[in-house]
Amino acid sequence: MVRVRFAPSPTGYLHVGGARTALFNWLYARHHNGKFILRIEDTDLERSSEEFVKNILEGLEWLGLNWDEGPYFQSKRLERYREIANLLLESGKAYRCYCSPEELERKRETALKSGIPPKYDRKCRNLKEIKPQPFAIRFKSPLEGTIMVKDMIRGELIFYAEEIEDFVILRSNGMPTYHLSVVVDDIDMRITDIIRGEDHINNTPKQILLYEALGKEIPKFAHVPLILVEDRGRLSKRHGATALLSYRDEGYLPSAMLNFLVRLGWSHGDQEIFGIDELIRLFDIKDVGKSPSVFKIEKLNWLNAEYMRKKTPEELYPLIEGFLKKMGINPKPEKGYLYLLEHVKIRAKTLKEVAEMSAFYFLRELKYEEEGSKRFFDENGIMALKKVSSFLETVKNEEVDEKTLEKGFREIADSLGLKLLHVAQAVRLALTGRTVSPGIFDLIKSLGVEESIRRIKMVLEK
RNA sequence: GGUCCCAUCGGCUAGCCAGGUUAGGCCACAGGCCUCUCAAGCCUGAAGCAGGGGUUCAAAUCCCCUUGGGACCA
Repeated sequence: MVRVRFAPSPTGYLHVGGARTALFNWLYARHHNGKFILRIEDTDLERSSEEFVKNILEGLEWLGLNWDEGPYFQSKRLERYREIANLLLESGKAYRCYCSPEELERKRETALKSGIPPKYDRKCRNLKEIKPQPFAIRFKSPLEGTIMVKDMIRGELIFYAEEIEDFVILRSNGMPTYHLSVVVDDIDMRITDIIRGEDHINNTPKQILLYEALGKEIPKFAHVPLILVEDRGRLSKRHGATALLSYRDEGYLPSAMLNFLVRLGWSHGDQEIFGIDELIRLFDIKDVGKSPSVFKIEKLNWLNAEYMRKKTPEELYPLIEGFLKKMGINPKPEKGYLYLLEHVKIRAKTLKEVAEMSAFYFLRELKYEEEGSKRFFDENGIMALKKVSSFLETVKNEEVDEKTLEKGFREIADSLGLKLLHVAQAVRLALTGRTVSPGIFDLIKSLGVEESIRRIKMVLEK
């Protein structure tokens, strides 16, 4: 049974890189009919916070990455880590180190100055006596030999034991280091496959040594490349736009985000659009690339637009309701509005844009674009509006169809010696306040003839 | 400083493992068609194997070096 985990530290908002790692784990679990486990690595009590935990859970829920177990919290398992550290100590696989942080720091600096890699000198490794001083527990790394990491993405990676220092597993304050807690947890939680960011590659040999020392089976590893921001720098909290939920707030659909994230590093031939069931079926960790990818918003925009277009107005309405409300509008899913959505959705990239582009529907009074007003509410435009208004009166009680409207509009334009453009733009501006909108006849059908006349008259009465 | 990872259009990538392709797709970009505006849609275009050595009849593909980017160790 495949068991994978996503194990974020709640020291920041869930960003797109973390979300993608979670997605790969989740897909791997679902593909293999395994379990996806959520673990919160909050041993750094200083920097961890409840707010970030909530943010992570919310982000995963938004994407629909449901977990089968957890969330487990490392902060609740400290005793367990101490127990294992002591076990290693008693079995002679680890030892007490009495070196003070100051002493170590001094040595490190000297080493750096003379160009030697700063590594613990194993001073306490062979100490026999037990001193009554505070001590850290260090792992007794082998002095020679190689450690092979079998990586499902990168193949076999060889590390030399002599380059691995006797790393601390339990600090003198009783807190475990990352290496210890992660290995203990992965063993206890029976994790079979570890899929994580490539920033952990160098940690892996140390963890393998711990598995061996504890006599446990080594899981399979897969290190996925990092996601970079535009300038090819690292994705971090400093880049505001990397917080996953900011994309929800900007009006992106989780399905589009998922599709976007999975294609950052993973591919399946030339296919671009993947439904979630399809992903579960097709996903193979071996198809994940080795090189880091740059996060560019344009493709996400395109995907989001694609996914929005596929939605019916009825499906779309509840998704944009919230955005309208934030704009101070009291929306209702009226038939006319749903009709409008059908035509607005192909013009927008995000739900938020749909809301902004369709908000005019619910407004009683409009603000008219300045430039457009100057150009289209001129003498000709006002005449056209008058004629359109009277024309609409004649079709008021009829079932309006596009052909009738178009015929009427063209006749008006001809009679005034204007281009249809001028008439249409004047009407568009009167109905929406904007010079850019869905087709003019669709606007009339959406608002209804009566409301259209009212809006035109509001301009004429000014 | 040491160790490790990575390298195909501006971005995401297919092709690489099993050497022979006019190096393909998508986004973005440019031009055109459509057209009441803006989109969408359709057509066309520009654009890439980081560099250098090998191996080979033949290298994006295999090997080595350089360069560049990134990560970790604190």
